[in-house]
Amino acid sequence: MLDIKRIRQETEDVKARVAKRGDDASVIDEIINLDEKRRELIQQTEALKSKRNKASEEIAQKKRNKENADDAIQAMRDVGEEISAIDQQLNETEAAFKDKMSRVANLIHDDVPVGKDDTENVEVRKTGTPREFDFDVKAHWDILDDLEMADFERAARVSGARFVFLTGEGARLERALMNFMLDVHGKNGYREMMTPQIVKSEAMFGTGQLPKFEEDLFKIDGEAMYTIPTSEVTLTNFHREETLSGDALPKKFTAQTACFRSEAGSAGRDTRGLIRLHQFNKVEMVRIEHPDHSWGALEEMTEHAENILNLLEIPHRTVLLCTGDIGFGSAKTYDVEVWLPSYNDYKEISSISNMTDFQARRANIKFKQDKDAKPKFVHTLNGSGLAVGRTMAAIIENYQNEDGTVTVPEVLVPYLGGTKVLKKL
RNA sequence: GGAUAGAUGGCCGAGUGGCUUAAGGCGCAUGCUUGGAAAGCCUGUAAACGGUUCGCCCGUUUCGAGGGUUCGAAUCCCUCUCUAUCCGCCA
Repeated sequence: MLDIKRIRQETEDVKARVAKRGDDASVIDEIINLDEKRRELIQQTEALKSKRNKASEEIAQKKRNKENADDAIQAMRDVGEEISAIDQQLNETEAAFKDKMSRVANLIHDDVPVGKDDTENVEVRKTGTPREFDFDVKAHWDILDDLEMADFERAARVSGARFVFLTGEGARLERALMNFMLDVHGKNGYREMMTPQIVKSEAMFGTGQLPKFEEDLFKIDGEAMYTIPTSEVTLTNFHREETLSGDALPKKFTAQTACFRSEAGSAGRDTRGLIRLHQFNKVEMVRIEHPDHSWGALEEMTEHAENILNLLEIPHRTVLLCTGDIGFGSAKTYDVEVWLPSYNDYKEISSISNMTDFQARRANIKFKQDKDAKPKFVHTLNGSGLAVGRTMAAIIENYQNEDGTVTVPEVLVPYLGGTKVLKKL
């Protein structure tokens, strides 16, 4: 949610930033109009209410003195009706205003490059060199199948397309990765959390999935509840409706949860393997920051995400998303992309965003710098650290051997009980 | 799922239609007192929205949420949510 005061005062700048994303800026004019109407109605109804309050006091006074107040009561009857008529108009105007407001994306930061889609993202760093294979590389889904580490066919029978059973060494590797990632983030000061994976619609509104992106979510039938598409939702909403003390900031959280995505509109893309599923595990990082420190925090979090791939020794690069590819609630986003030999390309494995005060306004998360300070909205940031399934795919493809086995990255060996090579058991 | 009791300011807690601009207490802050402190006393103590000659000013709203009755609702009525306890079920 944007700040209406900023829309009023810097209308042209706001419109320019909306247009830069490729969104229709005329919605800002509609918002301004609704805001003016709304304020006019507020003034009308408040003037009448003020009058009513004064009259009520006089009526009370007369009653106490046992005087007749019938005339005053009669006079107020019409005022009451007038108030409810204006209030009804006001409610309608305010509902329209809020609906429009809640569908405007966050204002992009000046650093964000202008571009139409992901082909115009800007590479900022590249780490490691893709390995030269002297044999034919296999895609991770073939290796998973050969080593009996995953079963897509049976998953399709049980749950449908885009689900997977991880089996044997596959399940163990997934668990090892989650533990490894949580341990690394824990050492970096992120508090480990286990969160709900089903939430109320208010929480989804708070982080910006609702009302605009309902089709991307799975909804619980008959309930106003949804499965989370990322633990960003639960971790960010953890402090919803709260005013934190300034010295409690920053709050740093990490959690592993399942993530559920309907993947509406992605038919035909990444149809094989672990890349695009309806359900996958992800380790997430979320930070609640003082507004003065959020940009530095974004850089730090991006390094924390990259750090996992550095430790796993997998080639990767970091790109700055352009205006055409950046998410709804974000002001600036880095994607970390991992090298996948089967794609012969880098593939997104983490997305790290500074949402500025956009989610804080929706979820009403504030802080007070000190006791007497006025409450202000915090900044929220989130980033994957990392998508576990995609990390497994990257390990399997980058560490595959000619004999069909997979070497375990050194840092993971302790997490796999000493197993150094994954093979068919 | 069933039954009962609740939901009031940072916290505790009073309040069954106008004398509550929410009593009282705790906590917190300023000051007085003191060599300093404790105790005591004084004063103050929310948020959102709107207006604004922008002043520490004015107005409106907020007693779980939403409707309703009324000239007027923390208070009466309806619906819902949540919490606690007990029963049932269950990992």
